[in-house]
Amino acid sequence: MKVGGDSSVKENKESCVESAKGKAVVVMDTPERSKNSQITTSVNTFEDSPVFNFLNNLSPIKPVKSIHISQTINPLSFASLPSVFTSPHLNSLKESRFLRRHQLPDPSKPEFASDDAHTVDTRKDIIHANNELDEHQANFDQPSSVGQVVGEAYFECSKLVAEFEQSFKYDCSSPGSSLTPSCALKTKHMAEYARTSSALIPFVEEASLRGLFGSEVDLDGVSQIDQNKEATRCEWENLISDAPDQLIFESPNDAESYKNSSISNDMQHTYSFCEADSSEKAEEENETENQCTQPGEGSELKEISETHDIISGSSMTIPIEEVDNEPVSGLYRGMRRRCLVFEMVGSRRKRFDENSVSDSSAFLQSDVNTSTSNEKILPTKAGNDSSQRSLPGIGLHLNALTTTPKDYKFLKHEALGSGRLLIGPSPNANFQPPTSGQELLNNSLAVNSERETSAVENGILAEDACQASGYMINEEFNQSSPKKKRRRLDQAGDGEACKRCNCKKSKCLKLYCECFAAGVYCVEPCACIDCFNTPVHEDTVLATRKQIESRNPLAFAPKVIRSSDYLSETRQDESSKTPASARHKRGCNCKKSGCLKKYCECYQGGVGCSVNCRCEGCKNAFGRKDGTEAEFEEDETDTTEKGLQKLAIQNDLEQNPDSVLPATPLKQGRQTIQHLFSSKNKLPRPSFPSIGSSSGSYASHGFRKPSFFQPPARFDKHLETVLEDEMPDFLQAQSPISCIKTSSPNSKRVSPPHSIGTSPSMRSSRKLILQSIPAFPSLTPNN
DNA sequence: GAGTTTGAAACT
DNA sequence: CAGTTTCAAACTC
Repeated sequence: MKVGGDSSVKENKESCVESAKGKAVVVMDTPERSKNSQITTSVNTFEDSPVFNFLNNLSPIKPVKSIHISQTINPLSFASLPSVFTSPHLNSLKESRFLRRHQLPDPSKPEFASDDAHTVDTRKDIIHANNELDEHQANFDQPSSVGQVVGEAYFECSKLVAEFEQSFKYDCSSPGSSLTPSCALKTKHMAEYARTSSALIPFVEEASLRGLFGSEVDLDGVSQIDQNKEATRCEWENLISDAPDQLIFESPNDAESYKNSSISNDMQHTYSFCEADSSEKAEEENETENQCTQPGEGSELKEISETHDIISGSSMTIPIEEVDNEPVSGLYRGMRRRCLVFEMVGSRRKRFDENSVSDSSAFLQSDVNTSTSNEKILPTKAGNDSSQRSLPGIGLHLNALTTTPKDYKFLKHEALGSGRLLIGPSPNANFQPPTSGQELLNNSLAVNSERETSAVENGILAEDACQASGYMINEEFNQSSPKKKRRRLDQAGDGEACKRCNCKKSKCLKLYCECFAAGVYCVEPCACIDCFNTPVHEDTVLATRKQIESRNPLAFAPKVIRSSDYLSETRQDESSKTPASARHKRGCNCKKSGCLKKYCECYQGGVGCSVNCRCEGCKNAFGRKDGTEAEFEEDETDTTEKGLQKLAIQNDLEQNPDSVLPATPLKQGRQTIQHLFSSKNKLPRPSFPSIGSSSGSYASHGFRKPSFFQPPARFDKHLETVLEDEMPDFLQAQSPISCIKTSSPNSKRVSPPHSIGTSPSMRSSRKLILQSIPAFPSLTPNN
């Protein structure tokens, strides 16, 4: 008994400590606590008592606890708790706390599969532990402060647990309701605790408190509970508030998905605690592995939150788009490596970045122009993409992964010159002058995704994640011959993610250059001559980009626009169908290839030819211009830039005329283009596509479906860019809801993805980004 | 690896 | 807007 009890006690203690820590933050200053602190102080005197020693012996934690308790009790102590727990163990606990919470919330985990069960068990454990404690104390016959402390700790723990449990329940139900029940539970809990403790040890536990405070003890306990409740509530509210936001951003479908995911109450908790870096890392890693299919897990939530942040940022930033004018932003915009973009999203997650995040978001947006905004907007929709979910990690993830690793490599190889590495990774990086690619890299790496770095460091390149990874690897190996590399890469499916060029005359400053066109700096693998598409020549690159954009705002926009269906569905069908949803903005002009070779951009993009195409003898396997694949044409018209623009305009006018405009204030495009949206959307893309859109889309969409990708190597890129309905994106950007509506034709596509909820955070973020990317330029006139 | 084909991009 | 040129990828051998 004792042994078992001890173990249980330890666990409880740990949980208590953790919970206490968690609470500490929230509860800090309650007067009651101050009282407790006093008590605890007195208790501390007992530390030297044999009982205390015994307890200490029982579990290493105890010593800490004693401290902890005092601290816990004392509001101030709470704050200081962390410092107090010098022992690694404590630290671990501390860290684990977040993790645990994450985990707890995580429905996926078997442990918490059933919250109720878990809660019940927990309670039992707690009670049991308390009893055991009491017993121990009783045995010693010495009412020790320690015992009290322990008891309190347990008590708090139990409270916390109860709260947690309740909170979980509540999460499911409603916050408001939760309050009462939680109180009842707590009360109950306390009562039980009091009973056991008081009966056995008058002094110990509450008894001590009572002795000191008399009747107040109960009150205190209650108050504490209340406080706890409040704290919980606060978290809850926060969560809720966040959740709604997320939900809002996302399409209704997403919301549903979110609910589903959240159904496991844990999610919220997870969400709330997502902040913990370590936990995030772990989760992210898991996510990568697990991928999106999983119901929204903590990670997803995190991502969602991030997305949310991004979105919000985007919304904020959207107006900022003008910033594009800034050379820097523009440069980065164009120059960022695709993969990096995603990372940015990930980086945003980290609160560190928060500052940067907002900035970054704005930054990105600015850089990306509308694209960023679009991304943000898109996310709502994008998040929905089921497909993305399915691919969860792949899309953005891949990009990120690929980029990072590459970056590493690149760094090694090239000095700065090949800014590819870093250019774009993180918004922060963007802000920072790309001068030192390494720095950018570092930042990006650090900020971006721990996972990536971790993955890289660990050498873990998830296959899933990566096609890209394989891709990169291939690249590295293949460096000798760029062409071959390209091919391999393309074959891998990630053509764009890791583009390489072989430019000889264009200096990589024209759209001929794939890297430049993708908004990425040339990297080592490139065999280009006289390359100016490097961080070193940022100014030149930026200027060139602007020039090109001035000519054609959509020049850097994704060529292929994808419908949401595509994503979510996965049209498992075959590659042929999948493309249907997506279309090439301008359409191809093939005359000899029959649209059956990569010469054809449509084919390359894995999309069917559309009305916009002027191809001759179209035999596009993804859909012929003539409409062989019915899906296309309808969509096609829409998907085409013109069509998209029209749709967007119509939608905007109908639904959110106002929103649209504000949402996409773009620089050039806007000015030139009457319809700001389209232009904006398009404009931003340039950066996006390169950034992550492409990768993200891949992952989400096509990549998953091997069938698709197989045919067109670039397809990935296009997909990425295409992602979802362009129109909707724009609209969405302005207002999530509107977005959905606007996308109406594709609405179903959009909604399903709720990827955010279901898909891991990364995915969601990715999705969003991707979507945003796709946000087509379509609105803008073809120019 | 070299050469050809192809079609987009750029230019007029 | 159409025609031509330039360019680099895609493709073939």
